[in-house]
Amino acid sequence: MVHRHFVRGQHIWSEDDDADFFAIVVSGAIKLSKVLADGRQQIVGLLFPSDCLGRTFSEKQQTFAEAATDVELCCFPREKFEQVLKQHPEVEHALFQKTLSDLDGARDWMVTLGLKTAREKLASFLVQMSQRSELSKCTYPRPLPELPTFVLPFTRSEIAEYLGLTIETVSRNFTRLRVDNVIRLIDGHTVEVLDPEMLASMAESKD
Amino acid sequence: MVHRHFVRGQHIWSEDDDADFFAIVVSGAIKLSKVLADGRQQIVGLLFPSDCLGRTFSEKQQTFAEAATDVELCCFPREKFEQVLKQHPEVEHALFQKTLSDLDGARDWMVTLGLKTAREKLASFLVQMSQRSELSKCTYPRPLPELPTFVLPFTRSEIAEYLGLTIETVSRNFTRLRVDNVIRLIDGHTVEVLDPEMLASMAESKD
DNA sequence: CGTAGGTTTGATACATTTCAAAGACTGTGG
DNA sequence: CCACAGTCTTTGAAATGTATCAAACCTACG
Repeated sequence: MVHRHFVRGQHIWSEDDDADFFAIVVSGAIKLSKVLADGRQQIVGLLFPSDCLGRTFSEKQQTFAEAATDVELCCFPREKFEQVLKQHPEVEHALFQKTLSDLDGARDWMVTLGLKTAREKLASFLVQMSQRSELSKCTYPRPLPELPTFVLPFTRSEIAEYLGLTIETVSRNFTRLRVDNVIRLIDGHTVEVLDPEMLASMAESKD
Repeated sequence: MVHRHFVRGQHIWSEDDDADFFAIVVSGAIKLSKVLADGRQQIVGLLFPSDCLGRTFSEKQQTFAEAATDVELCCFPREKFEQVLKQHPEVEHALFQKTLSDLDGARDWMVTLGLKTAREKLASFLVQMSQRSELSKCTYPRPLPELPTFVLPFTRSEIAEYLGLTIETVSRNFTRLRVDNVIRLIDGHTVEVLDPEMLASMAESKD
């Protein structure tokens, strides 16, 4: 078990690398993506601290993993980790449960990709990121007096790849949310949610 | 362990039912979908014979399951099945592997939903269905002399819900594939693939 | 034979993409 | 500390693909 660092933009592994480790994210954010032959790219998952990276019992990783920020990982050699899973079914059980919730997350995101408008997609993304950031703040689950504020560790281009949109459309919809006083951009990557209820309702409704 | 039948269109369970069984599909096809408050619906998975239905270790099912054709299931009471999993880690291991491949499938479909055009989406769907049907024919994996032919057990409306399109767009693209001599529609639901290579390339390329 | 559900086709509207350019931010070297 | 280059972001105008609205056409079934 060893700590490893990756800098922003660094490839952690590509689709057919046989990555020889399994890791837990300690800090930073990682993009999981798939690339089509003509270069179009879709981000299929985002990993944050406490998330797991790597496919056990398979040489191929199926996805391309890249550090979206500087990243710190806690890595286990894959074969060792698989032995642990075999010897401790309760660990494999826990990993199985985590995979099931990943599957739920993927299916929820399919809904967003398949039938939501650009504004709904961006709102859904911001809600998701806001929830993530609240979690990581380790406060009591009761609402704080302050408005939710968080840093997006992604460029407009990465957000676009996640939402299945172009960067222009993402930018235009940031502007719309801003002029409608739903969010405030402290800087391009720091978002303050002025109206959380409105944002949440925009994530699921066309009008 | 008991066999159960469902007729086409019958609800197997809805999102917050606490379904008390885990099942293996024996025959037929099942749609897993999610519904938004305003009625928009996205199909997030299709189940065919040998696929598993049901969420272990959770009361909630997270998705809405409906029989797309008449369906025959082999059902296990959920609690009994969970006991089996606890006592036989190798069974849970196998289920875990299946869940991992479901997750891969979901991520592949996210690519289709997120960045493909309508024609690419339909071509991807037909390729997927063609592969499924070849599998179920239990022939040697070598190509048969005949052209791949299969029955789509879905309406245009269901295909549209799966692809994140409208039924009109699905229909227009069926027509395009037909006039381009890539497929032949024997009847509205039986497809003969005249040019499998062209279909496969259309699934991943805009032109 | 007639009806109902599903499918195809057509015309128009609209959202998002594409193409293009201006503006802002970040980091580097003078 | 400022100037500059490079990258990222925003904004604008036009093009395009898909959705929407509407009607005709099948097909299966009673």
